[in-house]
Amino acid sequence: MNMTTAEENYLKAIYHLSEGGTKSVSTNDVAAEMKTKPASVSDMLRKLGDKEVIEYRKYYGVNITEEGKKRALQTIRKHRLWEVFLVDKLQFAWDEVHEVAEELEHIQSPLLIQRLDAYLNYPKFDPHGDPIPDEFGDVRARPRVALNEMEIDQTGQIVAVKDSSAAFLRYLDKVGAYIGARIKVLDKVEFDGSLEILVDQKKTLFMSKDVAANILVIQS
Amino acid sequence: MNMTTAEENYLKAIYHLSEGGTKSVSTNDVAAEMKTKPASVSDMLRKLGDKEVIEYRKYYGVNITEEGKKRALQTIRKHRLWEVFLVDKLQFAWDEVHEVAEELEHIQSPLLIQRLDAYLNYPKFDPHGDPIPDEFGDVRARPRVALNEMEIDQTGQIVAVKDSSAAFLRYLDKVGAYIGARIKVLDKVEFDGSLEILVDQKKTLFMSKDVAANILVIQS
DNA sequence: TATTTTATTTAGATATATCTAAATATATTT
DNA sequence: AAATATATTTAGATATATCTAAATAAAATA
Ligand SMILES: [Mn+2]
Ligand SMILES: [Mn+2]
Ligand SMILES: [Mn+2]
Ligand SMILES: [Mn+2]
Repeated sequence: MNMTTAEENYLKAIYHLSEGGTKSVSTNDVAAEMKTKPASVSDMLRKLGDKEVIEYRKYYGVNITEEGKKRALQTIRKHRLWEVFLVDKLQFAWDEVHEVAEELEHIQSPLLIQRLDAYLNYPKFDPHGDPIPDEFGDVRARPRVALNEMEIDQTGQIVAVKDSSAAFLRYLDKVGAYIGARIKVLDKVEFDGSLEILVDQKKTLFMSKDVAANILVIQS
Repeated sequence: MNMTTAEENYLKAIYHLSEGGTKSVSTNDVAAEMKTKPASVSDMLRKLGDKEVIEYRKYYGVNITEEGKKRALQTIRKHRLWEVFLVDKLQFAWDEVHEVAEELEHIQSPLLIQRLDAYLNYPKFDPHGDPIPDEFGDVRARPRVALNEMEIDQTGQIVAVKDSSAAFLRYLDKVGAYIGARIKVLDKVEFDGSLEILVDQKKTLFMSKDVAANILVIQS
């Protein structure tokens, strides 16, 4: 059973909104995520329900099925492998890859993805620090904490961002934060929750609580 | 002015059928090439005519415009660069790349193609020996050589005949040589200059020096 | 609980890309 | 030149993916 590009995009959105299939998702949430109207979403949900990749009860939102989860993870796998390709091989900046990967993820060729994976040396994480599911859809996630929740003197490594908009990524580049950076919390201002961070044992930078909340860290 | 994937595929087909824009093309020829019905083609020709990438006169076929040629060549450039990528980097066989390239050629990202070109070291020919247009649509055609002048083990593609008499063309038809055929010189007899040729990786045929002298090949 | 607000669905429209069958224009043959 | 054959277009249908506006169901509030 083949899916169109639109169906794959919707299913991926539902997977993300449901936080990996653990929550049910409303029509309006999908419409916001997909930047379409709720009426269009209702139509698409009926179609995805017919294909049994989601369970759809009118007026009560949707839950993704096991089959749907498997398919969403395949699309996510392709998206993230292409992102690695663009950054590692074609010297794209990490904030330039998302749009293109959004198209490349729909290319239909299992052989292509298998070969690409090998060519990239079986990467486990994409340029934004997000894990790449294996061909069976298995993901090895690292426990991550938002930077704003860390305490003074705690250390760790930036592994992902919650907001991967180009604007946010460019801001991080500018201040010198990046995936893989070793950080230490030097100070936290109680008044507004802003932080002072040491990056790579040499550079100090200040950031608001809002920014820190969008940076994910594995602690060390 | 953006074009859909379907429009790009039709335009590319028209470009090829018109032999680079030199001939006009009939509705039925396009339908055969695209494996669609003439009625569908009529619809699409009207649309492409409105976009001024072809000149369309009802009942008299189409001619591609300069703008159309430029766009077709960009799609062809992308197709062939992706084919090089698949063969050179991902170890695809030459006969496995076409379908995937047919999808990849529609990815919209000038940066991607510019970087891919550099990454592949600015290749001038694709895995089938076809020339890759540069970013301005310029194609450096390879010099043609008469088949009798080729050496053993050299390969190429039949692109033209010197003698286009009906008798000669009938003879070529009969033995299975034709414009576009991929050939390889298997053997050359010193005594009379006759050749043993492999056609399309499968069929062997013998021809006299006189016949070979009338067949033009671009080498690959 | 009745009313109001919000969320969601349905109805009907537009746009793309395809098809089959019928109509018609052009080309070929007698 | 008329008849026939072929090529092409048009008309009307189906499928996908979107929209706006109206209808309606569910949730929140009074
Ligand atoms: Mn996508
Ligand atoms: Mn990513
Ligand atoms: Mn194509
Ligand atoms: Mn090729």
